[in-house]
Amino acid sequence: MSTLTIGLAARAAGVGVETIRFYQRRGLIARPPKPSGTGIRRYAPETVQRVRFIRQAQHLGFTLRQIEELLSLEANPEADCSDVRLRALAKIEEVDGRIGQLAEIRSALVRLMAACPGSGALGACSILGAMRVSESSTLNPLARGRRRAGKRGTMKDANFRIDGMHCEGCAQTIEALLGAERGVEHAAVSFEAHAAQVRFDPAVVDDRQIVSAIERAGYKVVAQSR
Amino acid sequence: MSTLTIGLAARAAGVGVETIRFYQRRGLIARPPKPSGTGIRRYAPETVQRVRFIRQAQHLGFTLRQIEELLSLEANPEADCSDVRLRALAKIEEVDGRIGQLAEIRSALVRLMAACPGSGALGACSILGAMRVSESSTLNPLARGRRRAGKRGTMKDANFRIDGMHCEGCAQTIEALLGAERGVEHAAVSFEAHAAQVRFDPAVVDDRQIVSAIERAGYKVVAQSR
DNA sequence: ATTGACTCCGTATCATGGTACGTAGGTTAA
DNA sequence: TTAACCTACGTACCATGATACGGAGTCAAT
Repeated sequence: MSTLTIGLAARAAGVGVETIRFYQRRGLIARPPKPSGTGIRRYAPETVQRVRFIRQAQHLGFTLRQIEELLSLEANPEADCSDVRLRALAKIEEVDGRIGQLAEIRSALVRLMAACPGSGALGACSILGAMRVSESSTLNPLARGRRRAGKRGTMKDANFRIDGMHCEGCAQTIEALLGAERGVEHAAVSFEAHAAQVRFDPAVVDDRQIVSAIERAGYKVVAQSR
Repeated sequence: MSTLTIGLAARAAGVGVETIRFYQRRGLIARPPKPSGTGIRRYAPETVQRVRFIRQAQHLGFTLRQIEELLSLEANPEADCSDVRLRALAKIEEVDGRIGQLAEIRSALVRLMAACPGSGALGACSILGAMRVSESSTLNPLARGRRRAGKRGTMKDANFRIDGMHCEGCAQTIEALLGAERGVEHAAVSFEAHAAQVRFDPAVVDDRQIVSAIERAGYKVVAQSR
């Protein structure tokens, strides 16, 4: 017969017995009947499909609550493919939001690492320093203490074409890195243009050092001009 | 005197009283003494700094457990700035990993949405279909049922330069989208090259439709060649 | 002296997705 | 028949970062 005990069903679906029970308690899968007098439930093969469905949907980032909705959509003869599409779209937006948050965190961390001396006393560590903020946070240690640029007129401008930027966050990262370089007065990095505009004091820093600062961060300078 | 009750300290740090107590239980902040016979604890202003430090570190993605480590580093006279750097680097890698996972989820969802008819019966919905996988998952509904290309020799190749790709995931997304277009035999999208190579049947689909498929997904075709 | 605001402390609760344990009963092969 | 293994079910527990509750004590002002 093709009905399964819970242990067999669990093995077939690639989950633990407890997981199936948990899904039953959550109402994600039905509790099948115990045939005639016996105390042991018999699971139809569709249950295995259902569990697999749940797992797949989880891989796509849906929560169990949302999967419950998807499953009831599936069972609803009135439901339309656009209902599913809508949920997928919402999930994409949710994922985008979370990626955006993480990108912000990432770029703040990179900015702090760039400003960190890398060794020596903790009192000077810009990473800890940023967390020690006294009042409202800027989380940007570069904003202050960098008014030591250089006499106007001796400045040089250069444009660097950069490959390897993934998103706006990468551009911000590089901008902060360059801004923290000695001798750099101003840096503007455009993700759209795949390029950086840098104004620096050639007496303090040269193009090669700027290129190397960019490449140290994992990006590639493919051209330079102006 | 500049010692605070828990309520004042909490207000100064911008958190709830319960949060301070919670941090005490977790050992993140010390339980200050109750002065001489009284039953009410007095908090030094440093406590407020410490709570703020914890919140800042949380904004940077550190867990309370990790913040505990950072705080004990801070208190350790042997500790070096490089210890902090190391932790920041590890956190960046952790964040990158999570972003990577989310990018995969995102690109799978986009791929499914692209293949979805968008309306009509649920049985035909590729999104639900992908979750209904019977055996080991590929999560790629495009892989099957697309061997209906066209007689060799009538095919045309074209190269599209694309702006707006954020990362490798974007490239995969576009590749899948194009592969799902009627008349497209093969599509290879390079994130590095900011370009797509497409082989298609000009009797079934034309360049404009391909451009429009790319732009529907939110990318910009800036040039076309070959 | 009493009211009201605050504090102390332990414990419970929330969401998330399970895992683990204990007790009781069912099934199967030696 | 009896050991060994399965099943059913309820409940407790894991991490995570808080928040909430309840009873008792403290403190200043009225």
